[in-house]
Amino acid sequence: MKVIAERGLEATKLVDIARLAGVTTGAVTHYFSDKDAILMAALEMAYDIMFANMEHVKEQENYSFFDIISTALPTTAESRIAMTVWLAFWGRSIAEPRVATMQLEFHHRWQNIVTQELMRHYQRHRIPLPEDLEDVSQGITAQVNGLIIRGLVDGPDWPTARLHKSLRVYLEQVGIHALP
Amino acid sequence: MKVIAERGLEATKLVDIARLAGVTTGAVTHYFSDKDAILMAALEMAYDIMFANMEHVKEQENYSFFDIISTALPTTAESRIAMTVWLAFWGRSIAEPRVATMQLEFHHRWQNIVTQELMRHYQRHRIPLPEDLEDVSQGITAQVNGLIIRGLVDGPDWPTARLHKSLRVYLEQVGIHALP
DNA sequence: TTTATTATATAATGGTGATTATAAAAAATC
DNA sequence: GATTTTTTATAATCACCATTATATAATAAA
Repeated sequence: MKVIAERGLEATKLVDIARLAGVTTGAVTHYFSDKDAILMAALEMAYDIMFANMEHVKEQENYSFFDIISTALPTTAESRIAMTVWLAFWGRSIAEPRVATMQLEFHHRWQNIVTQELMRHYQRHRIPLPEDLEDVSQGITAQVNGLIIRGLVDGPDWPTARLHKSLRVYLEQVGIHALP
Repeated sequence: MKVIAERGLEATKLVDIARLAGVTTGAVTHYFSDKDAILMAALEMAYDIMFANMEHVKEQENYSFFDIISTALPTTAESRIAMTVWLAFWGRSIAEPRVATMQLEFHHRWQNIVTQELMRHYQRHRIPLPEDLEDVSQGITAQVNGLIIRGLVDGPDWPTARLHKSLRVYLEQVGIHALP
C-alpha cells in the first residue's frame, strides 16, 4: 500500500515492495502467486482498513452518523494511504474485470453500512424514514467519493477541517444533523 | 482516448493506438515526442470535449443550470469515453506531478464555470446569492464527480435516467430547481 | 521534371522488470 | 543431532514494448 500510494500503481515494482519490507524479491514471490495477487491484496487491505475504522467508531457508545461516514475521508496518514490506493485502482477497473468486481463488491458493502447507519440515525432521533432512503444513501456516497478525490489530489487546499465542514454542510442540507 | 477507455491506461500500447488509427507506429511516433506526450494529449482532449459540450449548451437560448453540469455525466458514448479517460488519469496523478498539475488546472477551470453558471442561475431567478456560494459550488462538483464514478463503474445500475434524477434531487436539496 | 521535404512503414536495438531456477540459510520435525 | 521443510537470497531467463534507425513512398517546391 505504501509503495502504491507513493509511486502510483504502474510504477510499483516488486523490488520496491521488497525493499520497503526489508527483504528481497525472493521472499515476496514466495508468498504470492504473481504480482497481480500482491496488488489485489493491497486493494483488499485498503478497504479492510476503512471498514475497520468504521467498526472502531461503532464501538463507541455515542457516535453520530457523521462520525461513521467521515472515516472514509483522507484525514489521517493511514486513511490517506488507503484512499490513495482506492483511487489508484479505479483506473485499472476499466479494463480488468477482476478489479472492477472487487471494487463493486466492496462498494456495495460500504453502501449497505451507510444505509444501515442512516436508518439508525433516523430512528435514534425519532425522524420518520424518508421514502427515498436508498437515494439519500447513494447521494451521500457520491458526495463522499467526490470529497475523497478532492482531499487526495488537492491536499493543501482541502485540509481535514474543510473536508469535515463540507461533509457536515451537505448532511445538513439533506436533513441530517451532526448530533450523536 | 478510445484505446485508453477500452484497455485502460497501463495496457495502452503504441501499437494499439496506431492500429486503431489505421497506421503503424512509425506514423504515430512521427507526431509525438514520446508516449507520455500522446497520453497527455488524450487527457487534454477528454477535457476539451467536456468543455466543448458545455459551450454547446450555453449557445442555446434557454438552458438551465442542470443542463450545463449534466454534460459531465457519462450519458453518451462520447462523454463516457471522455470521462473514462478522466478517471483513468486520477491514479496516475498520484505519482506524476505533470499529470496532477494538468488535472488540477482543468478542475479549476471547471469549478469556475460552475460558480459562474451558479451565479447566473440565482440572478436569472432573482434569488439572492448565498454567502457560501463557493462552498455550494464545490459541493456540486463533489457530487458530480461521485456520480461520474458510479456511472462509469456501475454502468448497468446507473443509466442516464438515474444519474439525471440523482443530480436533480441533489440540486433541489441545495435549493436549485431545474427550470431554465 | 527534378529535387527537397514530409509522411509512413519496417526493422533493429535496448532497457526494464516479472518470472523462474537454483542455492543457501533458518526453522521445524523427528 | 540429523533430516526434512520452509524461508530467503541471488542469479538467469525471457517477454514485452518504447525508442531509434533506416528505408520507402508520397507530397510539395523549384
